[in-house]
Amino acid sequence: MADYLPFENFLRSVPRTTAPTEVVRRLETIAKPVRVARGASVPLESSTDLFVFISGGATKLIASASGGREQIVAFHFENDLVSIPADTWHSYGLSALAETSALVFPANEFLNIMQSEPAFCGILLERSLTALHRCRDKAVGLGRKSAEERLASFFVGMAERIGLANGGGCELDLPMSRRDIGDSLGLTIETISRQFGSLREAGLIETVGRTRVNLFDIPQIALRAGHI
Amino acid sequence: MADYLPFENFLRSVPRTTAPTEVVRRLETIAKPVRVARGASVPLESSTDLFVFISGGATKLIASASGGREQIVAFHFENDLVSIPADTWHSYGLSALAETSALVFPANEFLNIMQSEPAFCGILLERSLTALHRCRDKAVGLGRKSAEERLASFFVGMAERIGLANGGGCELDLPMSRRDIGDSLGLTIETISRQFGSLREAGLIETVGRTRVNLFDIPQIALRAGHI
DNA sequence: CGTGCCGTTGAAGGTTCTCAACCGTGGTGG
DNA sequence: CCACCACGGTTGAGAACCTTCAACGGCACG
Repeated sequence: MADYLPFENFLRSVPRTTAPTEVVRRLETIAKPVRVARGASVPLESSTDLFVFISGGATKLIASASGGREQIVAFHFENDLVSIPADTWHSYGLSALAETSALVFPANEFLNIMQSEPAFCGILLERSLTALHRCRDKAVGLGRKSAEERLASFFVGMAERIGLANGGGCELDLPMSRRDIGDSLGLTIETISRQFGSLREAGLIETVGRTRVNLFDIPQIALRAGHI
Repeated sequence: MADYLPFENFLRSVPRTTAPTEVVRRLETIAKPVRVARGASVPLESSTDLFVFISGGATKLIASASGGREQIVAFHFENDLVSIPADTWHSYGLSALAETSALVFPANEFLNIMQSEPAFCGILLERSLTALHRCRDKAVGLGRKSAEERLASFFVGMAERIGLANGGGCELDLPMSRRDIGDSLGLTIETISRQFGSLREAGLIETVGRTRVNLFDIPQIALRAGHI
């Protein structure tokens, strides 16, 4: 995580366009930089909507239901922007999978400022829609797919986002534990482990240590993901 | 469905603010009005991203996975704006639950025009974020909740959106079939039926005919929904 | 080198699915 | 107006998939 200037990073990645210094200054005023250790939670005031820019590292967005059940709603990596609503039906939290640096914005002020620059607003919209479409695909998986299909989908998605292409395959260095994967796919850690084994036996993946996964044939894995 | 001027309706409901006539004219140019019978699908060109404004009626947004499995990703009612991505992992379709009139916009041009008015853009953003947060809550339900909790959540959500408050309870006139509810909650129609029965026996709901559901005690139902 | 957490593997149990038959409602045609 | 038909919904029994509970293994850290 070579990241010592989160706000610079934010400007480079989110607005992606030059803006009046006045707007930039106002954004900087409301940005609260935080640095979170692996396993710790990004400090959020849960009574108000927030935006969090992930400047470096990796995070999981967790929703808590009753009975201590946790569902990971999304993973977010470097340069992602996360929208976090105030608690309603479920309570949301953002946890670091690795040492993470981030900027926390109050949603109201953030949106007001961003809206004053049309280009900013458009980019924000684009990112929100991407998040929405990802969330829908996740919903399809959670609602209608078998354990094997869910894990295969997970691999394909992660390959797109944080994979290092390698011929027809891909090398993945997963920052999340098996439990996290389970909490994301709506499965238990044991089921995840068994499906890892099943894909390994099928010769589609190889695991090295706890974090490294080599995907040998992404099209073949996508075939097992139950996509159209 | 008292709706004979979809575009007027759109202007009243989405931008919610006066705009230069030039912008309005450009929007009208790209809006394709459609009228869809109950059970039919809104005609979409699946090769490009779209926005659909529901001027009147009720719809389900369906995602198809392999093997003919369908997951309803969201229900949309009067004055809702739906974002529909081009087919990627899953193929999306929008079906009418009742006679529906709608406006179909190509996403690219729609976003370009909307971005030229900061106020429009802000409202669009707000709606996208609402959709995202709803989708996340749905994901929690699909990933981590029992059949009873899912149906209770469904009732609470529908009560908020299309219910007629009635003392501590609410009258619901559901436009969707048991199959639709099942496809939305990731359950089979038989399980839905059994959970209806279970809530009925518990004295929390009453069903009249096929579509009317009376919720007697929403707080009590919310308690069974597994919310925090 | 020891310890603790994470991951793996096995067996038993539960919730939901599948398959099947039945019922009731609403709509249609005689 | 009534009878019939078709569809949507209900109910029951058995099977499947995943979970739960439990024990073991192994890598990474102190």
